[in-house]
Amino acid sequence: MARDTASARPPGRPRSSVDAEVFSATLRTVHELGYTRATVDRIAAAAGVAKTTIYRRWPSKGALITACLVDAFGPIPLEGLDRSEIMAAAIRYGAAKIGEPGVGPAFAGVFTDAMSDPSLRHILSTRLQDPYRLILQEALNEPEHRVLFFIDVAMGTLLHRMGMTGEPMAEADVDALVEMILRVLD
Amino acid sequence: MARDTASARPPGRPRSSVDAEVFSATLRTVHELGYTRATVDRIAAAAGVAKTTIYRRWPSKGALITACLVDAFGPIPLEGLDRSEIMAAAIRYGAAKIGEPGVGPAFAGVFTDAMSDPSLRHILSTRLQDPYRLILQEALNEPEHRVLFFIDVAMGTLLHRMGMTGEPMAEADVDALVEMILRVLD
DNA sequence: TCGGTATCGATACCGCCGGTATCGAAATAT
DNA sequence: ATATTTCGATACCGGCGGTATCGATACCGA
Repeated sequence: MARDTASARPPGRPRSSVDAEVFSATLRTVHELGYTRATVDRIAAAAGVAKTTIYRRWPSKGALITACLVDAFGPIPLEGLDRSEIMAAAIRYGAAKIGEPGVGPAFAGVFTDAMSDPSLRHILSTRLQDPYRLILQEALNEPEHRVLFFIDVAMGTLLHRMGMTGEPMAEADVDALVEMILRVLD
Repeated sequence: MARDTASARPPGRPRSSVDAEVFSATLRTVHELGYTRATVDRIAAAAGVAKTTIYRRWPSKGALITACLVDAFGPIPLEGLDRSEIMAAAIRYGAAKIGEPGVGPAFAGVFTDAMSDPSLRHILSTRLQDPYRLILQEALNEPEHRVLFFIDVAMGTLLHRMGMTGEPMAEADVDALVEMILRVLD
């Protein structure tokens, strides 16, 4: 048979498993200092890792933050829910994640960079948004453009509130957001 | 009577009226290069002005961009409209402004900086958001927290779309946004 | 046991950016 | 003419994203 080139471990010293440490240090640093002052040097120091190690794994600060967000959000638990419950759970899940320390500023920061950096925008769109878009398309049996609209409304609203007030949206307003979107969904 | 200290012209060389030139150059530069690469040096050069002149009038890059946005948005025309029309006109006005060259990236950029800079957040909230909030509170006869919620939804959605796609929201989706909010308003 | 290979931390470096300081020239009021 | 203030120009500082280099280290295969 042909050799299994994909699973063959490459030669040389293997990478140490510090991704989780780096992600944790990234959110911690962004939470404490904000996106701009969370420099790669500081993140590396907080993770107990050299800056070169970070740049060996992620091509830019924006890509690092995006990967960190993908790791932070993770999969949505949506088992055994009907249409309305799925939508409501997804929105509340997003609200809770954005409220976690550092996630909001990290999101907004990578967002700004993406607005004038097509390559970063591509990473952000495909790595972070698309997985949720596809899951919701399937779970809700809705066309792509409608799911994209719902994501814009939910995430945009939550991020705008955090940008203006510096704090995550209060529960009562999240309830209103859920109710508003559910009224359009059905 | 007490002298009119406010209207008395101060001594010395008066300021040259270059604010409009600076604002125009700011949006032009942000549109061409994005928020991060739109440096104060480049903006000053594009406006035909020295960098020191800019820092004499605005305390930071974020404050400059915010002032530029306040100037770009300006007053909403809302005369002779009923409740639903006022809300719809305000949303479409925001969508149109965010679609103008440079406005979207400038907004997102100052947004990111504001998320971890309380003083800039205060400027952004009071100078840009509050005027519209007050006008809408009066025109719609709605409490503050509801108007703030509507602003979060409308502006957040429009900005999120632009951040993910790099382009302003299409007209059909703006229609859907208006319809969704109107359904909650009444 | 011994090369080959790739990652590791440490360090130095580059270009650029936000912001400040300084200076002589120019513009106003008195 | 003098006082006052802004103007453009220039130089400067600290810090940041990103790159290059280097010896040390960890794994693999022979």
